[in-house]
Amino acid sequence: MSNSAHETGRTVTIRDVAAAAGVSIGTASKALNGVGRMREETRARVMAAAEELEFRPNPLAQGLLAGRTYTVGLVTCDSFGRFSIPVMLGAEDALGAGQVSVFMCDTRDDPIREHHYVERLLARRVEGIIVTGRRTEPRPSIGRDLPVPVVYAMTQSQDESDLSIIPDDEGGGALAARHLLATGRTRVGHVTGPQGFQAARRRAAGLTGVLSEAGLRVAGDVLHGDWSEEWGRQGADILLHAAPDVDAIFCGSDQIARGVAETLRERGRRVPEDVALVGFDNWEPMALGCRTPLTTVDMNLGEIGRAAAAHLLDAIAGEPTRSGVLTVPATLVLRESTRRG
Amino acid sequence: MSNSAHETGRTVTIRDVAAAAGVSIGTASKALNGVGRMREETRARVMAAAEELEFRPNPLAQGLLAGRTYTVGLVTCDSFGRFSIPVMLGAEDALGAGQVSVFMCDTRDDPIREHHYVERLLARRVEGIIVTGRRTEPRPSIGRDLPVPVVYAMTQSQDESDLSIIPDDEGGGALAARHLLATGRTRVGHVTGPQGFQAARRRAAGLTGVLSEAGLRVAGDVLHGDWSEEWGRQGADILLHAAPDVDAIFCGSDQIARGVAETLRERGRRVPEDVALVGFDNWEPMALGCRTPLTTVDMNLGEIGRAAAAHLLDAIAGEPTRSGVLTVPATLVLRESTRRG
DNA sequence: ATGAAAGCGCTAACAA
DNA sequence: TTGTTAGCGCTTTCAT
Repeated sequence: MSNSAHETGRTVTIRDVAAAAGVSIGTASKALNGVGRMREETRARVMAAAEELEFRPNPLAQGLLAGRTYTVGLVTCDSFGRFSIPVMLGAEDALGAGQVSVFMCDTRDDPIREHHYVERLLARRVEGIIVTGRRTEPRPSIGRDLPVPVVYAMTQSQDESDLSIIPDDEGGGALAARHLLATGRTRVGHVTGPQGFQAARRRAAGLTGVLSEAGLRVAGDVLHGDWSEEWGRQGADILLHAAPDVDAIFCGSDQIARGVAETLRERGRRVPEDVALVGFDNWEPMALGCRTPLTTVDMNLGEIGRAAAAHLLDAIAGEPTRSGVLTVPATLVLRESTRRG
Repeated sequence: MSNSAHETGRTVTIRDVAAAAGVSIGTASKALNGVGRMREETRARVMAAAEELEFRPNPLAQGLLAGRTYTVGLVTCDSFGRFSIPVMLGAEDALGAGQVSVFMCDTRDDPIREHHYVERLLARRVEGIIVTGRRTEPRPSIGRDLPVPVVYAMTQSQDESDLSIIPDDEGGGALAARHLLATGRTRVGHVTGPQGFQAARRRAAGLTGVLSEAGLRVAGDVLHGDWSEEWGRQGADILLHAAPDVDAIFCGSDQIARGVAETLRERGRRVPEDVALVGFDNWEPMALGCRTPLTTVDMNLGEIGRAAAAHLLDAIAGEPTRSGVLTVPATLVLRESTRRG
């Protein structure tokens, strides 16, 4: 049925290839790696034998010799995955393009597990570690003076000497604000997540900054609550009470925006004609499913992951390691909910 | 600042430990692995030296010798992650509990990439591969006669000799149906995804099976459409037209259910008093955000992942490999939308 | 109880 | 141009 040594159970070594090609092991190695000089015919013969036998060089042996493993660890603290998955994909994208493979570890937010995993990764001689999370709040570093570089993505290390890459929440808020002003809105409300979240505070700051430059204030003040639809529904009612003439609402998340949209609808306010709506996250199932498809801020999570991976690769390659916090710009995704009224 | 050899850049080998403890390499190895006999004092001295130097045995060297790597590959075709992430977590859970680490690969649904990754994994001498996906439709096998066992999770191989583990969609549909009947509903409608999806067909089959046992038929027939909220809204209107007296609606997904809920609300039907609603997926942000929190079918994706990992570990351990399709039972998560009226 | 030596699969010097 | 050899870090006989 099939060829190859699989059936025998034995894995094919370079020794087998050399034997099949009638050359020495060293010659086979050179042929396969395209180094040194040799007759073209010999090289071809070795290659053919390798092909025939489905030879795959053992990376353990190669790594042992080279002192490298071409692997990195990816430690995630966001089992839920909504934020860290895109980050992981971006990272895997950037890493996988090279020959670097990624070990995945989920800590379930348990520091013990986390420590355990980091140890395991180091034991496996990963050449670097990416730590991802679901909030940007500073978290304890996974360790000082680790033998390999570490980059934090979509989370931030408390240790200033670590490198962290996070979304530009403030810029995202500003983006939303400018867009609303540009479409002629001037009475902009803001319903967002808990004040305890840096992300919520920064998005609000981005909004208020732009508004005050235009001589405006947030209509009905910034309303903090849960990151939930339910809060969006409540918050919208509070806002409509406090500022009945509101003509735009910027929400701290798409989920909140959906709740807001529902209340607006029930209170007879049309989106976007009467009230424009902007969400945050560009979480497509939410943003597209919203009765009026949501204009929303995209944090470019994939880009965060790619950037983290790129910095890690640089560090592994020996470039001077950056430290501190880097932000990745957000972008605005335009949909119906802010069409010019 | 810190101790350890990190600063020197050199990694600590067993040779260093042996030297520090004043014993030979062989003795150090035995001491560290707790094999052979030796004076307790000697063993202690070696352990202390290892501790002091932060010695971590090089798994490449160990693996090279043992012919094992204690790694498996996880190939996912669901970048989006909604389905395969829980599966991955379950798998990683079961694997990580041992000493097995997981290489993550995302194919972005590209067969070329997939092949490329499988090759890379095999080159790295993974001891097994798990393939996950976002639909249960049979897909091409990643290869016959691979040198390592393969398990498909949340996707199914076209090759009958492969082992695939998928959710019990039909059982899930039946579960929903029985629950609705048990709460006194008899005119049950069904709004679901495209007929082209096995999952949609099976869920419908589960429903109709139970209904016909009770001498009932699906109210207004099975309505197929997109897996979207928008379709849920439309479908509900169609259903209300075809069967105005409908008193329960089973939906093929939570997203569809949300759309249905919205239309019901607009048409003045209360959930659950007038119409009971059951979703599918237990996708919490959707199910909980729904105006009436959704009773829904949970496919136990984590369990699928765990089962896949467990079977893979068995196969790696040399147990006779099973083949064919295994299903993991679904469970019903009760919420407000089906409270007894 | 401990040490010496071989060898896992591979690469890179060095010999021939 | 090709072959031989040493050695990456570790475990495991087999001597001592």
